[in-house]
Amino acid sequence: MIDLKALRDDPARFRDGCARKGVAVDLDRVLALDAQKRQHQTRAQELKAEQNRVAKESGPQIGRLQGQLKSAQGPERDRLAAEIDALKARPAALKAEISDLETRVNAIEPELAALLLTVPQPPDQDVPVGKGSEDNIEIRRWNPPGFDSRAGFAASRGFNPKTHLDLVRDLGLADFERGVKIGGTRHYVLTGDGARLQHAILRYAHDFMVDRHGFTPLTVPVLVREEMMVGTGFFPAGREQAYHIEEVRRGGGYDVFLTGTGEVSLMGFHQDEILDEAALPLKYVTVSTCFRREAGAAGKDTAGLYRIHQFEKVEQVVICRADEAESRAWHARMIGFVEELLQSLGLPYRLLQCCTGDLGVKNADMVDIECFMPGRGEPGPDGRPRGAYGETHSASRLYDYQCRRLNMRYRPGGAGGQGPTVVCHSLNNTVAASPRILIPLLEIHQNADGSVSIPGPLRPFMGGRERLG
RNA sequence: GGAGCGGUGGCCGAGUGGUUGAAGGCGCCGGAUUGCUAAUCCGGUAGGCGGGAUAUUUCCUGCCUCGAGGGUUCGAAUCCCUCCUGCUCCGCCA
Repeated sequence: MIDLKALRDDPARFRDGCARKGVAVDLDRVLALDAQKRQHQTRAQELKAEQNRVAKESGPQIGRLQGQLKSAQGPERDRLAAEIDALKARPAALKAEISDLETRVNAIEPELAALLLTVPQPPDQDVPVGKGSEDNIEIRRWNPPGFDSRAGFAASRGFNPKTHLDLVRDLGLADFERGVKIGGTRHYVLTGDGARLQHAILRYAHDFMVDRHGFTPLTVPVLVREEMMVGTGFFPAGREQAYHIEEVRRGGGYDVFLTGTGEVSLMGFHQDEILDEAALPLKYVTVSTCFRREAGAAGKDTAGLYRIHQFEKVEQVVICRADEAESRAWHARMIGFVEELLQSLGLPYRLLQCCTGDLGVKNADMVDIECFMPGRGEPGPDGRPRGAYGETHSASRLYDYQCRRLNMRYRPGGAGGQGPTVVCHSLNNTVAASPRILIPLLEIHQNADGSVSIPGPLRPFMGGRERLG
């Protein structure tokens, strides 16, 4: 959520942000509602102050007179009762007008709040303007020694690659038919070494963040309340992407939603808290099951392990002080962690600077990381896939947009320090998402004999084996 | 699922209708004292939202908030209702 005061001070900045993100939000309506609300609120407050003043005077008097009333008799008693009634009537006269104004404020509030949630965070000025993913800009790419993603797999390795679908079938690593039988479309079952390989990559990625980079591991709920989805910025925009468990319809107190990323619970962990500045930055990592409806993606990436409804993901978040330079530095660092991880696994990748149209409402900046997948992409003249990069990671920089929604603040000047609280900054990035990451892992490390070499870092989690098949 | 007890400021914890937005403690900040440190003493220290002044530093002022929302009342942290939530016991169970 944006800062309403910032919008009042500089509407042009937010209009420009909407334009660059290609989002249509009626900011004039927001400003108008805000102005009306404050006008009514101010008036109501003035009257309320008057009422309080009157009540403060008459309250103790009433108490005193009522005490006298108990022991009074005859005409004295009547006189006291009348005096009490007169005192009681004074603040009551203001009540109707106040309540009328409050009704008006209450009528404005829901629309204002709902609208405010849809106002996007303006993209940073150094984010290239564009409409969608087609306008994203490659920052750099990395290849392991002896591999050239531009030339392609065959040129680099001397044989034609199988796709991950072939490898998975030939090595018995996944069962799609039965997955669909059990869970429906876009479901799968990892079998045998496939299941084991997934555990290996998740465990490696998790330990990598904890042991090498000092992140605190958390296990988190994947079934969360709506407030968490709103607070983290996934709702209302992404409501259609989340599975919705309608507990209220069954007599429960509230509905819950399945999270599409561990980010939701990692960020929600400190919702409504005033954090100790000395504890910042908070660095959390989790491995969680992620659920996505993939609404609107019908017919897209229907085959294989690329786009499915349920997967496992190691996710990293950082919550830091409200400082742009610090935010930017963490963003770079969090991307660096992933580069280090991918390089240790020998997976070619590239970094993409996402353009303004691809950021989503909550991000000021986003960098995607794509791994090279030899079995992906349009077929070449020989009918085989040319190989293509596919998104495996996404690193977001949100400033205070998410933490404002979550009401996560800290007090500058240390614990118990003076001065106003400040909304924290937050960032997040994938560490590894599986089974999607298995696609490049299998395809890149396949051998001419149909086997797949296991990268060194994963071997401890695979019983020490060096290859599959 | 049944029964009971709770939810108060950064933290702990008093408070059952009228100067209580809230005792006390911890923590923290400022000051005093102490030849360092510890200890001691004094003072300060909730958040949100408005309005005004002003050197973008800061000051003044009002309203709201004692889990959330509604109600009773002239007046609610305190009484009533609903919901959320924590703990304990029983039942069931991975």
